[in-house]
Amino acid sequence: MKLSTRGRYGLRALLDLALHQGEGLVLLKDIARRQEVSLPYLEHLIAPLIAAGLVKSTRGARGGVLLLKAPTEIKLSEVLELLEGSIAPVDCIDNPKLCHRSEFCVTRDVWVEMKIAMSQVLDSTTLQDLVERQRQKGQIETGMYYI
Amino acid sequence: MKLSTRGRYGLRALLDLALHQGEGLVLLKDIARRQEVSLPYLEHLIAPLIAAGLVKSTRGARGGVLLLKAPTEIKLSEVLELLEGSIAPVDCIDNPKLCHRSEFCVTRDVWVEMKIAMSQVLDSTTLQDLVERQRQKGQIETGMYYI
DNA sequence: CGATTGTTGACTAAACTAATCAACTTAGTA
DNA sequence: TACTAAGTTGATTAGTTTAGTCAACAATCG
Repeated sequence: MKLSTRGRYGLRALLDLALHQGEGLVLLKDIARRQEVSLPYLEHLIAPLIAAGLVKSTRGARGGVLLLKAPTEIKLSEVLELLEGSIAPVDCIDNPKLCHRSEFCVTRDVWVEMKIAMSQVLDSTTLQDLVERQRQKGQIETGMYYI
Repeated sequence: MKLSTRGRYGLRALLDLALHQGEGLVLLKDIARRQEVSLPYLEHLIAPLIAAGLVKSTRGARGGVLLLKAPTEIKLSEVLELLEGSIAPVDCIDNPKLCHRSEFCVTRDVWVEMKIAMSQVLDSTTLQDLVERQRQKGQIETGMYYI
């Protein structure tokens, strides 16, 4: 039941981007540096967010990325779905036909409850919430380094 | 964020065992057949449950396994912890020192909330609850086959 | 034109999953 | 006592997934 680096790094990258809203285009290179992720890898992480219209990218010199959708309108459930796929702990939740036991399987019911519990957290938290929490905690915004 | 077969098959095996409580020793071979898991694999799945004292095993002819702990006393959180390890979606929750960002990382706070949400489900459900739900749904108990 | 920046797809090493297999131990029974 | 039935343990393995890297490409700005 572990999140992969896609979900972890991807959400951090998006938060980083949100924290730099209003500063014009943000370089992936800078996000990569601040979030300590390699640039080539970050490019892959950000791709589904661009495809989904959360992020807008501009190529070429003076290019970069910026948030297209308001942070208040971005639910973490949406972000995680894009980055990791369904958060259902087992596939038979989204697709009961995968297992002929689905109909009478009570362990499946438990996994459904778990998915609902996770969704409640992720549906009720927006990127804006994370921005505010981060600003409260201070730190990080400047992109300064901690060793 | 997927559960592995260890958690899925293992919990199903334990539930199967609970459903056959009071019938004396249960053969792993029978559990394997009913749950459609290979016997050699099931042996590995059940091992941590034996080591933890939830299940008692008896070797040799007329051997088998039985529940040592009452189903009312077995929380799913305990079972899952044994089968899958911590349900924390990221390692830095159980061990903040793994990442130097832990202290001021607000995405980590989200993962903490997710872990709490999952734990609430798993802490509040016992094996006995599953036994009762399964008996209500009928089916399966006889070990009969469905094709 | 050329430097910069994002895009895409191919590729890869390492780790993990989901097993299988074989040798072993233990317990009952003929 | 020998045999068989059962669970135990450790080695091994094929396949998949993860977590990237690399290279070729496309677009934009000056």
